[in-house]
Amino acid sequence: MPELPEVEATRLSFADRIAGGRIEDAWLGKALRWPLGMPVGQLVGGRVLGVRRRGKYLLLDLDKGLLLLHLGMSGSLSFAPHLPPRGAHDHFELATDRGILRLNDPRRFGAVVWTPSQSDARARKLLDGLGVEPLGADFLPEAFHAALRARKAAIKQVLLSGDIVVGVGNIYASEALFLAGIRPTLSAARISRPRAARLHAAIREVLGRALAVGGTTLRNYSNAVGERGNFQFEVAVYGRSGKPCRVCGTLIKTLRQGQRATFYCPRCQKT
DNA sequence: AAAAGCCCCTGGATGC
DNA sequence: TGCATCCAGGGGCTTT
Repeated sequence: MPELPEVEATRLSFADRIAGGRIEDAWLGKALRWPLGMPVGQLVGGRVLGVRRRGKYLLLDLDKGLLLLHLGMSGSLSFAPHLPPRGAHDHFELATDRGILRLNDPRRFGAVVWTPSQSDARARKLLDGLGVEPLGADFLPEAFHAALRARKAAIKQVLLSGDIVVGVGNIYASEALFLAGIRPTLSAARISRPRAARLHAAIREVLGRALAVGGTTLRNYSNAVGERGNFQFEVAVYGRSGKPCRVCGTLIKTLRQGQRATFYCPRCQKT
């Protein structure tokens, strides 16, 4: 479900409010992707210093340790002074004196992991291999082009892999490639310097725009205070199979790459 | 080293 | 209405 814009929109919606909060209660329900790594009760008494993001991970800095949160395909957070009674798909809760943080995740591909610090082996295993932040200052066209040249796989899958640039999931990979006019099946290594620069700009544009409108809400996504995104009204190709391209009118096509659907315009994305 | 598949899990949409 | 099948915003792990 959530890609970078949704995760960042979620972070922005509660980071300032929870910061400084003292943990009064902590609860873990059904198992998520991995075990927490400590008895959940030991979180009580600690403090939440702040919330950062790395790729699609949320990093809750505690006075003692670090809590890594991942929303997987279907996860979302809620944060409020009071929340309705827990439902079947609520799996984690952190009650602080600033409010209650709750993770809802029907498919349970998400995760909550505690580590003593970001340099701990468990944290490093999850974070170290990640590519650069697409909206950060070190995402640069030249280095991006150089990294693409080393990869022969299809550009769509290279984007999705997250090891060159993070945060681009299935929606925004298709959208960025459309904006850049690049066929999703093209080998990354065969993308010219100017086209790589165009793709670089497209990734920033589409993620930046999606974040600005609160992300994409296909089904249930909303940020931690219940606000839905609006980027679904602006998608050019994702989920628009068989509909006319907004630029040229050609019918949008779907194909399957590595178990995931890819959408593109055969005319705007010729090669 | 990179690439390709597999799989975790639940719910909604579609088809018979 | 009931049941089977397919599909879904991710990504770590194993195998080629």
